[in-house]
Amino acid sequence: MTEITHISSVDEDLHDQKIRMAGWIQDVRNLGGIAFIIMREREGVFQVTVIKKNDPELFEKIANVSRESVVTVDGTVQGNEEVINGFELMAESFELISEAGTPLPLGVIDKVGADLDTRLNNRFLDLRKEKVLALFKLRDIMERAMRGFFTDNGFLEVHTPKIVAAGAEGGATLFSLKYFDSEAYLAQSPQLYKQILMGAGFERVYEIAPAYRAEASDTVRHIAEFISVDAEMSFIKSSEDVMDLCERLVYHVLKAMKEEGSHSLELWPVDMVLPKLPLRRVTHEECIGYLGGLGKGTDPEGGMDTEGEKLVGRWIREKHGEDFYFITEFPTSVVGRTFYAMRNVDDPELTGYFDLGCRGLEIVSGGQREHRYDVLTKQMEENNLDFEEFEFYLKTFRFGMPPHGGFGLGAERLLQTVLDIKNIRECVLFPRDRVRLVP
RNA sequence: GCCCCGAUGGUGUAGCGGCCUAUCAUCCGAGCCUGUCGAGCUCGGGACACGGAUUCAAAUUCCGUUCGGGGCGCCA
Repeated sequence: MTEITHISSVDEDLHDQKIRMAGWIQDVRNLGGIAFIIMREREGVFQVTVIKKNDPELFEKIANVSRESVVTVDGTVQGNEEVINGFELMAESFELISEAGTPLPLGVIDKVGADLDTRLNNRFLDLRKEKVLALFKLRDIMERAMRGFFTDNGFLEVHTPKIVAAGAEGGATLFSLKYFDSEAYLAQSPQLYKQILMGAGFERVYEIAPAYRAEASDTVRHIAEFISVDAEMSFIKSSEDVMDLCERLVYHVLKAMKEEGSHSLELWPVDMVLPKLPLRRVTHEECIGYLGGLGKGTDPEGGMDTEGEKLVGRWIREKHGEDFYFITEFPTSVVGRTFYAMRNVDDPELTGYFDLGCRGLEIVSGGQREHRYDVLTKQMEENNLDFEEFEFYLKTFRFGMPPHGGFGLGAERLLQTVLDIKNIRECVLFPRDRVRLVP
């Protein structure tokens, strides 16, 4: 069988050579005596050219294949600076591998748009679009950069169970499922297991894995299944150590996307500016103070509502010209349900917990955890949590637990803000939300 | 879960109770065209979400259902 040549392998040495290329027929421009067939493969598009007078039969056949059919084409490479990629494949024969039906339920290169819902219903066709593929190439770069960063910083990649018996923050947001003869849940966070691993002495771990939230949150930034990038490390002095790690990770990822993904980024009209480190720290109190001055954006519990988060994002953008920022020192009243958060020794009304925001969207949340058994159990009591249910977790704290902290980062959220995408569902191949379970 | 908005060819849209056997684009089909690169030109094809109500007359008004969009609460 003849090797299939990809676009990137076609160099000057291959000019005037016979090769075989393969792909999807994206467009046929039949001018009568000559036809240009635009074909697409994983690396992009290339042009196949057929001239009628050279081979009328071949011309008729190939020029009439339906769009999006898969074909292989044998021909001679001809250098031509006016053609995309600087060459065209002068077809000598072709094979129709798989014919596409008509009409397509979703146009791949149509000049009209399609609703996101239509696109997701026909995702296999939507994913054929160069721009959509570029997004997932960028996502690949992002995740590889993360792994590289964690490895370089002494973190061990781990995998904690996604089928669990208890959640991290109460039962309201958990998906339940039958588990043999008992009930189980899909993990909404690896939180408790990451902490157990700190007790186990792993010191530094990270996990890139799905997290499941059954919250009925029907918004452009929520999905029921998302990829959570979690890190946890021991022997920290304060939440500041966690923020330091977090911002270096984000910087590293953006840098990698910019350097390795420049080609893909051309299809996304964003000017990606690398943030200056350290990122700006704004205390939660300062945010509330700012919003108080505006007279909006706060909730009765002393926290920020969605509008408030957006206003803070805009405030920082306008005042300092920065996209990324930390909101620090979340008050105990706001993170109250997060029983494992360490509270400020001097002011128990505050914690060291922080959020990393980008233009009003929460990307990360983290901080130093409570590692002292007596304090932890007291905080659990405040949340009316059943010790029995959490015994597997609590046990670790009775037999040697170092001070530790970490964060959880929403992978899709990061990609969403970086590329300035309206709906987070676009960042997932096959998103799951309140109503979507197919495809 | 709550609030607001919407549903017209495969796709995206225009549409004042009668001028609607419904607009435009894209797409599909037939034809012309030897350098296209959003190819061009000619001709043709295809739709009012579903159920009920009001009316002489409903794509258009009203009610219900289903589906979709935006926002909120909550969060990554």
